[in-house]
Amino acid sequence: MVTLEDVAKQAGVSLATASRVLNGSTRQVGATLRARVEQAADELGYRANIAAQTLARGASNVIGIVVHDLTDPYFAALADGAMRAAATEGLLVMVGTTHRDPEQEIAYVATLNAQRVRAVLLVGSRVADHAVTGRLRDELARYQSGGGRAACVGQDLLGVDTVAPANRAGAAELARALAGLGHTRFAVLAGPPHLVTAADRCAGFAGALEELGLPAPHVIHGPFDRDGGYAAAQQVKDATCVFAVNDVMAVGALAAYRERGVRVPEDVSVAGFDDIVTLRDHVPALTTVRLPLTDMGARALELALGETDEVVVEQVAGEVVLRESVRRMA
Amino acid sequence: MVTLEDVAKQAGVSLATASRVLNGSTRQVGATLRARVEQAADELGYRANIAAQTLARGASNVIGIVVHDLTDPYFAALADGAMRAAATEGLLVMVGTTHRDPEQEIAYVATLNAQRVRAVLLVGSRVADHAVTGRLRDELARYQSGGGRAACVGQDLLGVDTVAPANRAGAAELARALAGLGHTRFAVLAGPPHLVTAADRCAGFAGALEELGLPAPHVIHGPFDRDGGYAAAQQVKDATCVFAVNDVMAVGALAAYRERGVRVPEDVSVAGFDDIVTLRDHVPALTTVRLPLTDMGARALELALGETDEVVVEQVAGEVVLRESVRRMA
DNA sequence: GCAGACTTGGAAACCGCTTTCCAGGGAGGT
DNA sequence: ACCTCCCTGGAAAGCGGTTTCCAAGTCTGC
Repeated sequence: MVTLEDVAKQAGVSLATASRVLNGSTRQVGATLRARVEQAADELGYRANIAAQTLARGASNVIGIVVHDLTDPYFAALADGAMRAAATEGLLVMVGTTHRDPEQEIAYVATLNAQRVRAVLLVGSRVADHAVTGRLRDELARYQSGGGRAACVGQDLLGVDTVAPANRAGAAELARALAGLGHTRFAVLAGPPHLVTAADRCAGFAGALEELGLPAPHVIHGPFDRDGGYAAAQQVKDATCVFAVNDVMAVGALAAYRERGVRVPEDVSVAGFDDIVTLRDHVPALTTVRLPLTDMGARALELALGETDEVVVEQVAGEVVLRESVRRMA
Repeated sequence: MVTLEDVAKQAGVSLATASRVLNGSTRQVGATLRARVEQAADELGYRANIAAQTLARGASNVIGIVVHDLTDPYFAALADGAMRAAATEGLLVMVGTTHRDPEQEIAYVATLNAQRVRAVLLVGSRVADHAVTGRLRDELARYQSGGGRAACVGQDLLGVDTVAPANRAGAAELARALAGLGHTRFAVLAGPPHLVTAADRCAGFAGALEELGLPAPHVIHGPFDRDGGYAAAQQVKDATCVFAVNDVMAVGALAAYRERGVRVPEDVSVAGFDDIVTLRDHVPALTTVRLPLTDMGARALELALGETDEVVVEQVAGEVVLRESVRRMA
């Protein structure tokens, strides 16, 4: 490997001068030497050793993003937003996927801390497990006490800057919209009870129904993914409208209905949550609550990088989007 | 930040001993001292500085993956496969997205080289630009000459280990299958001419038709994404079967037809390529050529990490999957 | 023409950790 | 009891940069 010393030697200058020329410094270097160094670096094919730079500078230009599952378009969109924002800041991105294992999440924070990354983004729902959340908080606190910055997309449970989708409010608004179409008997494909995002959406939905004086929905728990929606839909009985707490579950539910010959929306209405872009061509088009995922990811990075020391929590409103997967009741 | 020296001091041992205890060494440390060090590290909340480790060890435990677009499920699946494989090896992953800019790709290789990552994975189609490919090769060669390992998913154009989907063969087989259903007038939504993947699929398809003695397809170029498929589909005239060179384009085409009231497959048959998992619930179900994307990603990482110095090129066969988006001609 | 303010280049300390090389001590063999 | 040999712990030399501190040279203004 070519080192800076090789370059300096070849250019006939000191290490210091070579460093100043090549790796951005406030100090000026004369045109002659500057040219000599640049030419030497070019001839030798010099690439700075970032590990060494990080060590010497005490700060890296890498950020870490931790998501549950990259193949889930929800996380892909969020991660993409954050990565675009990172790119404009000249930051590199390390991505970790936990596959929904909270222990993995904690482990990643520790690892990213060890990497001395500039910022850590925790993307995805918190879990309702006090112990595990506590340990994650501890790990984050340790990271932050060493100068690290952190932000979260999800719930404000970690004591760090947070971009919090208005899950309750969005679901409530969706419930009112669906009730406004004349539906009265609802089912909720509620996902796992311990996932705060799922629980919030379920609660917001049920709460709004109660306020409207409508019967409580039939709540069915299950995994938070496509297959979870598929399975849960099988258990729905006697509802005219089914709310899946996220879009991919809704797609699973639609698949289940299609297979059973149940027509959507004629026989049953289905709604989701998130408004996943890659699902926009789904048939029937999915009624959902739109979240600006890309922006949220970018915003989370901004918050993490922000100078302010106080913890910022930003609510992000969802927008109900009625599409053909729901129908107006006669 | 707590350093190893702090830990050593607190434990009353030397730096060397602390290092041996905490950061995996071949050397044994006595039980007493070991316990003292571990306790000190725990009390202080020590996290090794990986930049320093990387520098001292001369090798990092990070790999880099460069993809075009993470929100495209094709890349997400590939990246996911690679990341799972990396996780089992205890490697961290840096992900870069080029948004289809070849210059970005080159820049990433340079950056990842600077990071001294263990391996670089270049995921995605090569471009038919000799100059740009040459510069990428140079950059890769420089990286490899410094001990870096690299692999590519796509075409064997870079002189590194490659996982090469059998685009031509797969498209040809698809063409034969569709011809077998009685189709004779074809259109190809061919993507951009300079994208080798797109061009290969198009050529394979057209070649098979020619061998069968069928008329050449109507080839329409355009972007390689959903909107490209949507736009290209508008220009198709007088074909009973449309082959979009990837699934997301096919979905765009389906959307275009749906809007125009053209029924698929009754009025026109549509096929794609890749068999994107998240599209499995699409209506109508998409006829396509299945590629084992997750495995391919994992395999690419294996190849990159493999000890062998000779360049390995692995062909991956695609499997034609006929689904409801195509029909048999009367 | 000269003091003082700037500018530019270099020497060397330092960032935090790994690892080689030594030294001391205990175990085993005779 | 004595001598290897092996094992364990510590000192110190890097790893490849950055940056502080000096020294020398260049300008400027009077």
